[in-house]
Amino acid sequence: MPREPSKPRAKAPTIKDVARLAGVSFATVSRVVNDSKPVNEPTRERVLHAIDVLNYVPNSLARGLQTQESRMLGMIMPEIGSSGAAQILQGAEDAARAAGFAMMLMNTAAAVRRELESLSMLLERQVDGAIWVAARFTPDHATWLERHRVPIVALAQDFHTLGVPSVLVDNHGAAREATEFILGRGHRRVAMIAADPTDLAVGRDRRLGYEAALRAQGLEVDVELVVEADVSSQQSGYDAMARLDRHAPTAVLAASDLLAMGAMRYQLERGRSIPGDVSIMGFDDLDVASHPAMRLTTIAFDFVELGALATRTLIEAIEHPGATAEARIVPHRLIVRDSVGSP
Amino acid sequence: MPREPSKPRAKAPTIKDVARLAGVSFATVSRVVNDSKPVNEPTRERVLHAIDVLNYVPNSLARGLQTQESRMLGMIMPEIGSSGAAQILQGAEDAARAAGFAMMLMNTAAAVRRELESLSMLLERQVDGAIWVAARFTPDHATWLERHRVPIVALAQDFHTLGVPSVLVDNHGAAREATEFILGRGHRRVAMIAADPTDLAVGRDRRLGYEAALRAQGLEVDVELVVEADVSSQQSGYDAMARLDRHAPTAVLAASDLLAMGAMRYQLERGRSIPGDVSIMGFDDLDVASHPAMRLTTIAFDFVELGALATRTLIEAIEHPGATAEARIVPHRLIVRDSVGSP
DNA sequence: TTGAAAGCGATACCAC
DNA sequence: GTGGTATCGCTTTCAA
Repeated sequence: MPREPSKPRAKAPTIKDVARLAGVSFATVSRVVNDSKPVNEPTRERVLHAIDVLNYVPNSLARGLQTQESRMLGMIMPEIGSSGAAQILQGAEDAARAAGFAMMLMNTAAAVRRELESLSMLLERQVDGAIWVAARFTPDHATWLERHRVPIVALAQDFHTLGVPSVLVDNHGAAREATEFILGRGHRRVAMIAADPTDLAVGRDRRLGYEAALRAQGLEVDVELVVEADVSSQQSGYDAMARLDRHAPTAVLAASDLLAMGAMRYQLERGRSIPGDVSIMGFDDLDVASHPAMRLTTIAFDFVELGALATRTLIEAIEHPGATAEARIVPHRLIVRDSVGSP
Repeated sequence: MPREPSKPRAKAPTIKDVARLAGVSFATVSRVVNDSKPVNEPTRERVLHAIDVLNYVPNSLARGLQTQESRMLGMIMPEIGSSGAAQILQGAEDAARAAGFAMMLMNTAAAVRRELESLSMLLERQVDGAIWVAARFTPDHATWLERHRVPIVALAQDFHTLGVPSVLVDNHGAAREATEFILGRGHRRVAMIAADPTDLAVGRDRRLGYEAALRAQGLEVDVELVVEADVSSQQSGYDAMARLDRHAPTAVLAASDLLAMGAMRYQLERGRSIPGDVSIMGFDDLDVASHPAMRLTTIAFDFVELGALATRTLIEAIEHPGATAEARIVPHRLIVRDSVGSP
């Protein structure tokens, strides 16, 4: 049933068209559409019929203008190409839909400038609130938030002391547990491939958790055993492992599975076996981590739940503007596979 | 700078507030905001200043009501948890933003019912058009499209003969090339782990491409060498390989990298080597395909470009409602690694 | 139970 | 150049 390319898009029918066809006032149509006030059964039938005949779809923009709420939420992410991001999105969109909200997406490519720009685009479009997957918090952010008071929840970073409800995972605890697990296998020279420390969650907290675990065992933190890398690049993990190699760690904790994979590649290419010659552990539990050729021991986070909880938290914040901001933690899980052994 | 939780969200300033503060009519404010008509420099300054003082952000919903365009696009996807989906999204959102559009996302969990429901939600919110990542085309879809004439472009499926502009990859050609590559290594017993044939693109076309290549070499298509599986499940690939095993193919073409990984796992667990004992090839070029432990030979698609092209096509369709629908192909690439060898 | 009318925040046309 | 006003599609009093 090919559409006629010639026929231009017909103007969509409005509430008035429905009213005319049903022979009622358009206020009545509004009532049946929204179930807001009782309407006589015969009248309602006529209206419903007219709606069906005309394929009437209410204009929620016009409704929003009147009600001052758009039933739209915004999601601001520094990157959306990865599967972690995609899962957060999935959880968030699902929860939003369940509550009758639609989700607008903005990718900021991790640029502060674009982040604020996105926030403004969302504001222009009158979203009722936004989820903000932030890596950094700058004075510009503070100013913006101060000037435009929109309900916002932070995802993956803890800004609750700044008045921004936050949904996140316990990076410090997870890193500590990971390190303890490695130490428990008897390792003493445990290196870390860490992330950018200005990234408070993945960068700073995971590193601090690692250090805390070492100290708790009475071990010193050897700065030569900690190198920095780009969490979202496998190659960066490879390079980091290369730098670490001359210090001969018996185990390495990488701040992400991607980094761990890179490190693993470095070792495999040199004919070393894992965990025979060196143990490797990561974070994220990517799909591939379970592959028989990898069997990566790692920490799993429930990204879908993270997104869903962020949405629910945002909706609460929208509905209860007075509430004080708090931080909510989504639990993680240590997944034991075969990439960590004894030294 | 903590936000006061006590202070309720202040009503956002409107164009009238700006006009009052600047001492001009609100029509003039509209002119400076949109650069639509010349405005005296001193007046413009005053308006701009008032905008800044009040933190005025124009209400694009109200604007859309008047102009009959929302500058919002919709994206309907059967699933958004995978990295392929995420990349499509990234490309699409980027292109949309570049053209001044925002993107609304709806995940349908591959249910026709939710698909139509999503389409309606988008329509209610007055999107100017939508990208539809469809797996199936049912009579319900046809009816819907017929009743609600919104600009739509199909992604990943070819519906251009139905009047729906389509952006896709050449699945038939890709599968054919993949199969030819395998045959070129000397294989004669090439199995295929195919996808659901009602999925026209991934299911049907890839299988047909595989068969075409065999026939072109004068080989018969052995139905026992073709099994069906769920493209997005590694386990399903594992199970499919198990079923295939007793027919002892020397090579297997899987309809996705995920399936290929599952098949690989099956073989590795039995102590077989790849490509020593059996060759395996996939589609998608997932991140992991390049991992040293995998080195999967596969077909790569540019998902980001696919998303971007879909957006550009949609915007064209919005701007030129008369144009006839066509299909646009995003090229693929065969990536040779080490998982395919000689029998 | 139903209708008339005001108003949400903006654009655009018509005067001046 | 600038101001006044009708209008977009809808919700929501206020009367009837």
